[in-house]
Amino acid sequence: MTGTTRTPRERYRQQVREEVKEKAWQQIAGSGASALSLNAIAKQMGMSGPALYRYFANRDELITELIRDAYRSLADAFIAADSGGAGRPGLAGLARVLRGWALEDPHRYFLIYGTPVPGYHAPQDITAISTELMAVLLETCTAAAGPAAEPDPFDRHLADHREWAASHPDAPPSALHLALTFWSRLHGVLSLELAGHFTGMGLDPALFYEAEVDRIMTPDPLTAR
Amino acid sequence: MTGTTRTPRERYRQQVREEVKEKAWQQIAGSGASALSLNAIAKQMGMSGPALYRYFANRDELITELIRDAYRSLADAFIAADSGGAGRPGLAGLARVLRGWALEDPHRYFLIYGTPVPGYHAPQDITAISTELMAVLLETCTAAAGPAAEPDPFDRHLADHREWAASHPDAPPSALHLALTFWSRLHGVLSLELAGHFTGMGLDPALFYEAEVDRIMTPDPLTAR
DNA sequence: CACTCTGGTTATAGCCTCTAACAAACACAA
DNA sequence: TTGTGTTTGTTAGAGGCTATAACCAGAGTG
Repeated sequence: MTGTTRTPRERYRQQVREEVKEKAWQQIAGSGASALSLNAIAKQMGMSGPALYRYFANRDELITELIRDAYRSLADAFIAADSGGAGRPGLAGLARVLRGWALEDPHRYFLIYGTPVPGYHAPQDITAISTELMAVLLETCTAAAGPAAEPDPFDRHLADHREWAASHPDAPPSALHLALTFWSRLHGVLSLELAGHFTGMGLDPALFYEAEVDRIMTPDPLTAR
Repeated sequence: MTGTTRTPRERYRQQVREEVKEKAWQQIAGSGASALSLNAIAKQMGMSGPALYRYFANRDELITELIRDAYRSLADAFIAADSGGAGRPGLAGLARVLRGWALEDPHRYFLIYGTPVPGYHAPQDITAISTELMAVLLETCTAAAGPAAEPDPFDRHLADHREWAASHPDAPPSALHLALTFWSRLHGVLSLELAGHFTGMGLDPALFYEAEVDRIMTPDPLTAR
């Protein structure tokens, strides 16, 4: 509807770019992003080396594009869950979406949340997607966070440091805190799981993930320890 | 005392290996592990390319060595904290040690906990170090975990899946759960912080870290939400 | 002293990224 | 239809990397 390519040349160009990215994802799945080779992709597509530089200025541009697509895909998954027919998903729903998305393609997850490349700075339009993502999370968190109990010290810090939550100027600090907690705790479990740090330990990461989700939403009543 | 090199040849060999690793760390700090170049290191040391292959069979062996050293260093930090003169450090102490160690050299942290290299499997002696680490954590967690409250579902799972906690056969499931929680939650915050995902958000990662530490040790009483 | 083992050297193969120079094909207007 | 500029492909090549091979000098050792 929007970006429908005008000229057939543009059209073809887009097709090739897409095919390149497709092969790129395959390569990444096989040998990781650092081993991605424009040359190999070109050969795979039956064209010779430098041809690809007509489509991507350099390796970095391709990778940036992949990162953008990855972010976009995650954001879309969140948005779809949020505005899907079946009522609001709630934090548990978002958590499920997040894990599903991550397991679907771990390398894609690490492209976003893995080891940063020194010197790399995401272009502005990518960070925009990530704030889009955060907006959905904040929306859900303001709905989930009950009317303020007495704020803990970090809540008080957040009350004064909420630039990142500009999309929800009325969300209480406890909601911001909840969003950060959701993000960091689930990332903690997921990234350890996907990196294989649980393999051989004999525990079921899915259950651990669920346990964390439960405790994000309803912190233990004082019974425990 | 132990590994004191016998022959002066061995001695020299070790010196060179150490110098190589040193330059390697510098390179990693500058351009990340994936950009590490044996060639460049060799030149930096005034010798020509292939010479280094007398000391390391290949790039992978060097990196493995760096990973080993990284693990060793973290484990030693934990052990030192645990058996240091000033009484047991407790979970908060370990958390402080962990963060200090991570900030000291983020690339070293990511060498252990960052994006995994597809196909790479850590040799057995490295995983041994990581269980050493886990042992210190478990020790502290059994001391910290109060006598069992009623176990949550994941506790029950852990009761049957505790191979990884072989060092502490008598630790209650709640202690194992606590250890996992410590590990994954703090990794969550740290890895987001070190990867720069908090930059520009305007919040203080150190405070968030502290907040998480607090909630690991004393989950919110039912007041909150 | 001779002999071996070690640590260095150059040469080379085979990857890679990326630039330059050139050729064919296409789009389109006169 | 013919001419012209743009796009997309080609090969050649510079310069980087890993890694192997072949060779040579010096250190230890019988």
